[in-house]
Amino acid sequence: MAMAPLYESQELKVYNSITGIKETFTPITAGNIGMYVCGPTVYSNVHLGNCRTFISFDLVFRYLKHLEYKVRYVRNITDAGHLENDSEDGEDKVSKKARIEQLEPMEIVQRYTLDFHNVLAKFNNLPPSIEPTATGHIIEQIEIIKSIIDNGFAYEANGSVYFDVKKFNETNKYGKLSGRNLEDMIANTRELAAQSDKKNPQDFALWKKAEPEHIMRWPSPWSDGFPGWHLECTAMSTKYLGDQFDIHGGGMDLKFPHHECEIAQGEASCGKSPVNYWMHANMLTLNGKKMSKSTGNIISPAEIFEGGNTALSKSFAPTVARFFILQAHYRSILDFSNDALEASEKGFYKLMEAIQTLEKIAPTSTTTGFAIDQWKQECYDAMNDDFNSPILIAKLFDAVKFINNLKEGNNSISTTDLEVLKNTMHGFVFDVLGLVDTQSDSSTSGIGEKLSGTVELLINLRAEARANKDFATSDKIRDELLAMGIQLKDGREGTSFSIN
RNA sequence: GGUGUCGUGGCCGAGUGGCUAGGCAGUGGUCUGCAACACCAUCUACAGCGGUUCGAAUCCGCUCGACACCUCCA
Repeated sequence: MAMAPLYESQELKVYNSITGIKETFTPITAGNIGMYVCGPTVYSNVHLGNCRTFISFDLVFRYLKHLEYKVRYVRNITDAGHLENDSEDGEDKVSKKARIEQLEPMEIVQRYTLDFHNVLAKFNNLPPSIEPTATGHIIEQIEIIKSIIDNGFAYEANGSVYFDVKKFNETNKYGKLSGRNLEDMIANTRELAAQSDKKNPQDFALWKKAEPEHIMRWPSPWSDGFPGWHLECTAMSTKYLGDQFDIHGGGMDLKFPHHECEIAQGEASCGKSPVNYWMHANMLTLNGKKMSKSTGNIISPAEIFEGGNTALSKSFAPTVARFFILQAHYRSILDFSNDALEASEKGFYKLMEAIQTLEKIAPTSTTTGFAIDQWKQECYDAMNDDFNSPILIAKLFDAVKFINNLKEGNNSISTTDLEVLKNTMHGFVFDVLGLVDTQSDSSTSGIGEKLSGTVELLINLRAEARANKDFATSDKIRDELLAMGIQLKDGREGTSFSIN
């Protein structure tokens, strides 16, 4: 007899960017969810701002799975090399980087794809179900262009194909996601680029004819060239998730024009709006400004993990950076600073210590001085309210307080409640938030055991010294261990330690 | 210029028409040989000015400020 899936008992609300309100989430197919998130363009190392978006959607992915949905999570790799700007003679970013680094474009792609995977793995992001590449789906993109032309929403000019936004807007609404209307956009258009094959400046490329020096090129009915910037996501999302799917995510900066164009392409090719719920993760700022590759206002993950940036006083574990990010809501701008990260680090270790403490607690009573079931539901309520991880974390700290009180003997818990508390804490901290307890990891490894034994020995020596009132020796042991980052903790049941 | 978002206590950051968010830091206590840890208690708040309301930080208007998109960017 199978239990009912968890999602049946929880009502999930999701803020839908296209309607601007939180909506009750209902998947197209009960129990199944299709989610597409725009991945990176792999022409340079990811920075922390990029990571925030992917951590945000990793949280979504993890919570949906936790609710026992079957989720197909598709996240692309953009390896086709979009142009640097909207002018007609812009250089493709991947090719440019290849020229600078004197490598094949696909070597660039490979190098930075690996970097992307390595970094996200350090942040404990789950891999997506499918990670397709733009260059692996040229045929699909060409097919979509054909259907858009057949439906009268695109035109060919000099071997390139453009989406006819004005024509599209006569029957559909261009700008519904970003809250723009075409008339305003036309009225506010800056002066036209010198020469263009476009009928209107708002038109965007579906296919671009390659200049002779352009390395990345494919044959098509119109020219040897390469696909337009917005088309790959339409091709890959609909291929793996269908013409209509549940969730489409990405960074806020992709809302316009990228996602707007995806909607237009979807509607123009198959007559349906492709996405039910649009989700946009907000930006990570540094010094009050958006982290951005092009401006160089960046902190890299490596600088977090290993130090080396002047803005950082020390290095931080990846999971601490993840915790810092999850302490803000995904739709809020989050400002990065060393002070904020240090504050998060302390809170993080407090949380982890409480979880370790929880393992050692024995049920003390038949009653519990804490409303466990209510607390557990409040944790779910937080996540059900548009994935509100900061509130969830606040709730987890309520439990931390209770756990520490149990340790102090100031409160009691029953056997069944202890199980609920442990399972709920573990479920939310490790499965949903995806945090990693770095301390328990090291203590279970071989070197960890040896270190533990060594510290235990020192603890015993210190206990002897204290018994003999040889406080010079006992304090020396305590202070020098602390200087090495090992903190001794004198409790009512002897001394324990933690590694900072 | 157009569009939109935001402005919360020393810092970060939730939330919201009347009920303590939380973390970090601070203060007073308990514990300790002294500390640290932990626990208990506790102080700083909703940019400014008007309006609606029995009541607004929360709704409306204006002012100031910041940011984002309108070119590639998560």
